[in-house]
Amino acid sequence: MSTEPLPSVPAPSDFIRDIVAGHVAEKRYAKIVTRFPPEPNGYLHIGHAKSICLNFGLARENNGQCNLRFDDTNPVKEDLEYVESITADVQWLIAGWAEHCLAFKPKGAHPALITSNGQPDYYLGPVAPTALTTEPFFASDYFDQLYEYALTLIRKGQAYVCDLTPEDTEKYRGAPDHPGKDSPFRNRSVAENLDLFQRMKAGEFPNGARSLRSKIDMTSPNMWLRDPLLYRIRHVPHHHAGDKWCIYPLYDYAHCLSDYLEGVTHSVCTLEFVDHRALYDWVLTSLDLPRTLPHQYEFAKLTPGYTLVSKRKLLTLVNEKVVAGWDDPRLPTLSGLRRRGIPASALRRFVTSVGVTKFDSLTDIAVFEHAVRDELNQVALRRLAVLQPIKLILTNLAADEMIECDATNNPQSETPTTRRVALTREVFIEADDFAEVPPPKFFRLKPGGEVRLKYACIIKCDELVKDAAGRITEIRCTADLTTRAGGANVARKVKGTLHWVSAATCFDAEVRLYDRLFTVPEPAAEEDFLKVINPHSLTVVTAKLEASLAEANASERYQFERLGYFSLETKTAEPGRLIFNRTISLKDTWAK
RNA sequence: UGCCUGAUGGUGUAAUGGUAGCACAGGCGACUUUGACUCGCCUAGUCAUGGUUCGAAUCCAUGUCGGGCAGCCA
Repeated sequence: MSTEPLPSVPAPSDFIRDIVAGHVAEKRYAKIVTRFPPEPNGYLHIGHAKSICLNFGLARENNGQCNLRFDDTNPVKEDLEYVESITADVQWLIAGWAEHCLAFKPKGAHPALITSNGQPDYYLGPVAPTALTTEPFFASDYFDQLYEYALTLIRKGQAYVCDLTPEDTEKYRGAPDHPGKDSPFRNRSVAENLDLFQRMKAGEFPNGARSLRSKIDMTSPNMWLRDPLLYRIRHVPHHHAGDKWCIYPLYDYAHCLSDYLEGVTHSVCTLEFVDHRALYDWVLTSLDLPRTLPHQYEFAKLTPGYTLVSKRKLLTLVNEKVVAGWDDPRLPTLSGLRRRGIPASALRRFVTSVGVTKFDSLTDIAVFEHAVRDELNQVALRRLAVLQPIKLILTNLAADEMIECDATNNPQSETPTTRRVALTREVFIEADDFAEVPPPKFFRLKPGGEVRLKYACIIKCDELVKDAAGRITEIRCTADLTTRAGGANVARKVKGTLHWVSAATCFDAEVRLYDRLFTVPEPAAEEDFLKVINPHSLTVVTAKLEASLAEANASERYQFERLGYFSLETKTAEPGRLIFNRTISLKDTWAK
């Protein structure tokens, strides 16, 4: 498949790239290191694509690296299924573009204790490029080091074991508009804290009985500085770390340190973490770490119209069987988009085109559709297919006559190639392309009218054959063979050109037509998003396809002329029975 | 009555004290053996009020409106 989009895309520019460029100019870091840190508790979606392209783009444009790291600190919500799908989706999205920046680590590797700037320091060190013996990074691989760091914090008097119940912890925290108050356990001795924390780790206490808390400021106007929890007790096995642990670190504690361990320089996340940045910095600076610290930068996440980007809501759609699974082609999941036939390059172009800012916006889905059409227009093979067939007889052709016509495979190609399509007495055209009583400016086929059958010749509609109910069963026309390519009257112009297939050589195949899943631009703002589902998001038809499509292959993209872009469905197709998914329709300015 | 953060055409995004530009969408037209593509033209914007300045989208003040923050989720 194609890799780089044909026209060279100008290097994107945004406030984060500007910050990094400044750091590069002043040589602040030896190498720019970013990371994409999903929690393996759901499938990646189009919103993640923006983050992936930003993080990998930063690495790519600065000869740096980007780590795929699973933020797997909450085993009760996570699953191996998700680490596998996420890994595959990331690799698909960056293939041919930034795969050389994707850093994996040797399988099973953990950070080792080394000496940095004369101080003991855990550091994962330079990572190997992707190979058979490598794997993504996992925050859970740092649990030992994180535990050691927690001990350090306790010894420095900056963390304590708290016996408050979850409910009381919440009460003591106060609210945004009034301060919290100190936990009665806040001033335990270092020795007692050390003892209790070690016993937490040893499994002596039940879930929720105690927690390890940072000692910051219960009156801070920033809620995240009111002694946030560092560790909680969870007697559950972990999908990656096994059953070694019954205490698990929380995001704010694990994330900054994971960044540090991996040598991340720029930790880019979305706007809801702005308030957490103070905590990110507090953990890192409290530990007196010897190496350069990572910094967090925030941008607005992507919210495309007419769809949903929330793992929780997407999960609901899957569980409620509104869609057929995480990779349903109607979903904005990366696996759904891929199955639908969206090229990764189009996705990259789209997320790049919307920019990176700190403004919460609703992105017009038309921008996405434009990127997809633009990309597909370059690469798609043109084919003839009829979705809603109606029979048309060329009365001046003999029943066994077969006229070979040259059809262009891709007019966008610099050196277009052709294939043969057969014109026969009996053909199918699109039912929409004929109107007995045409609306104004209708330049398709009508009684007495003329159109060109693409790649063939001009035909004239002579008469209609109807059934008892008055429905048209057959359109009878005369073909003017002198208007064929090479004929005396090729140059003759008619207003309309139709796609068609020969009834003698075409074959039937299932075609799945997808439309937007929701009827409103912002389903997430709805009280109940299940009530604004588009009932027509999937239409299945049996189409008539030109013979050459029998050799269609899954890596190719097709344009069924005048209809849209299609690709082969691989997941649910049975051998010998082709199914096509419509990726997207062609733009239609003839709005009825 | 807290803290953080933001506001530029319909949508998204540039302009970093010096001509408000680009893309998408929309409209009109040209071209067309895809009502696609391509091309041309057009519509339409600096949240408000003050201030600083020769000059403000940009700096300052105040206000308005929006988003986020009270998980032992990330």
